Order: sequence, then C-alpha cells, then structure tokens
Amino acid sequence: MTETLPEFDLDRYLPYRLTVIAARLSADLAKQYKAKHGISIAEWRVLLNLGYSGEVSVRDIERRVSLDKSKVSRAATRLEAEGYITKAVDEGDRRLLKLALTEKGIEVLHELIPIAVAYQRELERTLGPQTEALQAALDILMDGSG
Amino acid sequence: MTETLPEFDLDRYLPYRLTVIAARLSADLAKQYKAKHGISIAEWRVLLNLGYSGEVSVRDIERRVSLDKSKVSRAATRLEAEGYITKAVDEGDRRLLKLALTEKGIEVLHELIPIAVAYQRELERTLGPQTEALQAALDILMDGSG
DNA sequence: CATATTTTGTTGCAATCGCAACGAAGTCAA
DNA sequence: TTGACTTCGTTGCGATTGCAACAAAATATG
Repeated sequence: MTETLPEFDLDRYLPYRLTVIAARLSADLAKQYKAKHGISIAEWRVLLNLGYSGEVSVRDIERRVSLDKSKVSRAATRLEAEGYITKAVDEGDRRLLKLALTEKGIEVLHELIPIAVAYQRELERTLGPQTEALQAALDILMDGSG
Repeated sequence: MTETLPEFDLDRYLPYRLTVIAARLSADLAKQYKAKHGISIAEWRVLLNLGYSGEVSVRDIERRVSLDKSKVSRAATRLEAEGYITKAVDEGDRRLLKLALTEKGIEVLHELIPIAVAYQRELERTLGPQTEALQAALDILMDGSG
C-alpha cells in the first residue's frame, strides 16, 4: 500500500517540524511561569509587548505578535482584572485603547523575564554555533510569507 | 518605565518566533487543503502517518506527531466517518486499535501530498542554502527537549 | 490463583479558540 | 454637512482544546 504513494519525507517537512517544536518549547516554558503566577501564553505575550513598547493598542499587539485581536482583547481584560495593566481610551483617537503596565505588572515582568532569558540561553547553549543559522533562516521565513 | 526592566530581545526569542512562524506556515497551508477537502490539520497528520507507517495505533501517532491522544482519537473518528480510514481491534493486544487507510484515504493522500510537496519546495527555494542549516538546527532542538 | 498496577483509547467538561457580527469612532468624498 | 466606508475593540457562538476520569485489557506482584 505504502509504495503506491508519492514520495514524501515527513521528518523534514517544515510546517510539521516547526509546529511540533514550537509547541514543545512553548508548553515547556509555560509550565514554568504558569506555576509561578497564573499567566497564560497570550497574557505573557501581551505583558512583554507592553514592557518593551510602552503604551500600545490592541491593534499594535495583534500586528506585532500575530495574535487574534479577540485573543488580545480577552487577555487584556484578564490582565486588567488581575491588576497587571490599565486600559484607557486614547483621547487623540477614541477608538484606540491605551494599554499600560501597572506597578504590579512591572513587578511580575521582573520575575518572569529572567525565566525567559534563562530558557533562551539554554536553547542557545544547546544549539551552539547553529544559533545564528537558525535565526537567519527564521528571518527569511518571517519575511517570505508575510 | 521601560528602562527599569531587564534586557530582553523579543525579536530573537526562539519560543516566540518559532510559534509565530509555525502557525503562519500551517495556516497558510491548511487553507489550501481545507479548501479542497474538509481536512483539518490533525486529520491531515493522521492520514500522513498512516500513509507512511502502515498500520499504527493511536498511541503510535500520539508519540510520533506530538498530538494529544484525545486529539488523535477524535480525528480518527472523523476520518472513519468520512470513509478515509478503518479502525480494527488488534487481536494480539486488544487494547490497541489498528488504524489503516481505505482506498478513499489513499486517493485523498494522492491529492494532498503534491500540495504539501509543492509548499515544501517553495519554502526550500525561499531558504536556498539556508535550508540545511535550518533542518540541522531543528534536529538539535528535537533531541534537546524530548 | 487473586488482585494491584499500568497501558490504551474514549469521553465529559470547562476553558479557549478563531471567526463573524456588531457598535462606536474616525475618514473620505461630494 | 450628510452619508458611505474603514478601523478598532468587544462579544456571541459553535468548534476545538487539553486535562482528567473512566472502562477494558494487559501485565506485574504476591
């Protein structure tokens, strides 16, 4: 039966490989900071963006992080409820929402970022000299299909 | 505010980058074969595994494809309902389910595989000589955190 | 042998997802 | 200005998700 099918090498098939590896890394890492605080991946991405982009809107995050706007919106609602961020209407353009970190949000980032940094270092150590090649390839893929 | 946070480069952060790119590639591709047939990503992975591994159990697929067993189970149920695969109890170990492609399943693979192959070729063309480096890096990551 | 423990696949359930629809606000053109 | 169109964030909804609980079967332990 198998021999009637076209040749196909699943083990080198990039959409599949990337999905498997990405899911594994994210889950791996999520365990670490989910255990410390109740932060989900989406919430973590939003916090991170606020931390390094200053005040941003839902739309900004959606674009930057490839997260559906409803996902960003709901993550932001949860983060606000927990006191990590504030929401405020942008007076310049009242459709926009200005999201900003609270003190508590900054504190939690101070705890979570080192975890992320350590994980990244670990990956880079594992990859060794291949790290740069990987990043370069990802650069190409990021441009290629955007 | 930003300057009080530890340094962190989101744009080179691998768990994040890999997730974004993997999701983009998969969605991109899923559109193509979802349009042709009603096949989801999970179903597609199961079909592919059956095509190239002969008879396998739910557990085999779970291990090989990093898909939760409930996801595999439900995908298999749908595939059986649509006539793409058969389920049969393994008489050697009656806990195991032997999944196998039907003629119709083989046919659909004949249509879908060329789409996947073309997409992979396109990616490899875009990556050019970086393709090998990327695959090598993924090999390392696959081992590293398993 | 009996009976605990492990493995396999399914299912119940609450949480989450992405998409589409929507109201509010802004922009554009006549 | 008015009215059509676009943009932004929220929400409703059905589908999907992952986890835990479960029954059936196999295996290990006594």
